[in-house]
Amino acid sequence: MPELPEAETVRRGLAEILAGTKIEGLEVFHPRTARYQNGGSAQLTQQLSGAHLDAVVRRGKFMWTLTSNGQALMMHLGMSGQFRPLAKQAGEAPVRHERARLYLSGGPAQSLSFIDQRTFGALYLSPTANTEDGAPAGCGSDSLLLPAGASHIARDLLDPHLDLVKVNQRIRKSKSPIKNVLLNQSIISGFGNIYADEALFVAGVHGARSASTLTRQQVAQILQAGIEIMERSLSRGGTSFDQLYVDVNGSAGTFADELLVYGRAGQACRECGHELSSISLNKRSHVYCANCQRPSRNLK
DNA sequence: AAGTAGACTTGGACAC
DNA sequence: ACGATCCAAGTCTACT
Repeated sequence: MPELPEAETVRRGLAEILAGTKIEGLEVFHPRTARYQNGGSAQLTQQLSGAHLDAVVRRGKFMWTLTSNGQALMMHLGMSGQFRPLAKQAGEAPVRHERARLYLSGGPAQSLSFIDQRTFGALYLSPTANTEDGAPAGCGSDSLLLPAGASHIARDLLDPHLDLVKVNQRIRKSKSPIKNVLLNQSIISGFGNIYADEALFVAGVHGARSASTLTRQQVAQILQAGIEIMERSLSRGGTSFDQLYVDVNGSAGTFADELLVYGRAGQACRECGHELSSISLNKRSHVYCANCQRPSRNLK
C-alpha cells in the first residue's frame, strides 16, 4: 500500500523519467483515472499533449509535476497505482490493469504506463498558487507553487519545513482517536494504515486513545517514531505487503519483514511475546499489543 | 466547524 | 465445484 516511503520511492524514479521531457501524446484507458479532471479524459489528453514537464514533487502521498501550460499534473497512486516505462507504441493494446499511458520525448523513456488494479489512483491537472508559509511546496523541487489539488494536504514527516511543535499542538486539540488523527492528511500527511500502526506501537500508545488525552511527550514520541520508521522503510524501497506496490522498475520494497505489528494480528509481539490484537477504528483495522500499548496509560 | 459515515473499486481469502 | 460474502486500501463527498 503506497504510503510516504513508497510514494517517495516512486517519485525518485519518476523524476528521472519525466523531468525535462515533453508529452507527445496521452491515452486514458479507464475513465475513473481522470475522474478529478474537469472534462475528464478528453480534457486531460488535450491539455497535456505537447506540454513540457518540470521536476517531480511530492507532499505526503500526493505527487505532481509542473507543466508548461501553467498547471500541475497531479499523480496519485491510490492503493495500487504503479508507473512503469514499458516502451509501448501508440495504439498498442493496454496491458492488464493499465489505465493510462504517456508518450514522451527528450527523456530516457518513450512511454510511461499507469497501472492501477483498484483504480483509486488518479491523474488530473490542477492550478497552482504559492505556498502560504513561503517554503518549497514539497520534496523534489525548490518551487513554491503548490497545486490546489494538494493545498489541503499538510506537510509530511520527512519535510524539512514541517513545524513539529505546531503539529504536536494541533494533534492534541483533537478529541478523535490518535490513530484517526494520524491518518488525517490535513493534519499530518504521509501516514497510511501501516506506518500509523507501526509508529503507535513503537511509541507505546494505543490507537483508540483520544489525541486530546496524550501528553506533548507522547505525541512527540509518536511523530519521532514515524520519522524513523519512514526513513528506514524508504532506505529499503518501502513496504510491499502484497503485489500492489512496486517501484518504476517493477521491484518490490523489502521493508515488510521489519514490520512489528501491521498484518501480524494473532502473532506474538516482538517486544514482549503477548499475542497481538486487532480492533476496528474508523472502519480501518488497528493492530496493537495490549501489553505494550495500554489504552489508559498516561506515560510510557 | 469538527467529526463521522458512506461511497468508490476489485481480486483474494474464506466459509458454506 | 462454485456462487456468495467479507476484506483491504486512500480520499472525496455528504451529513450531523
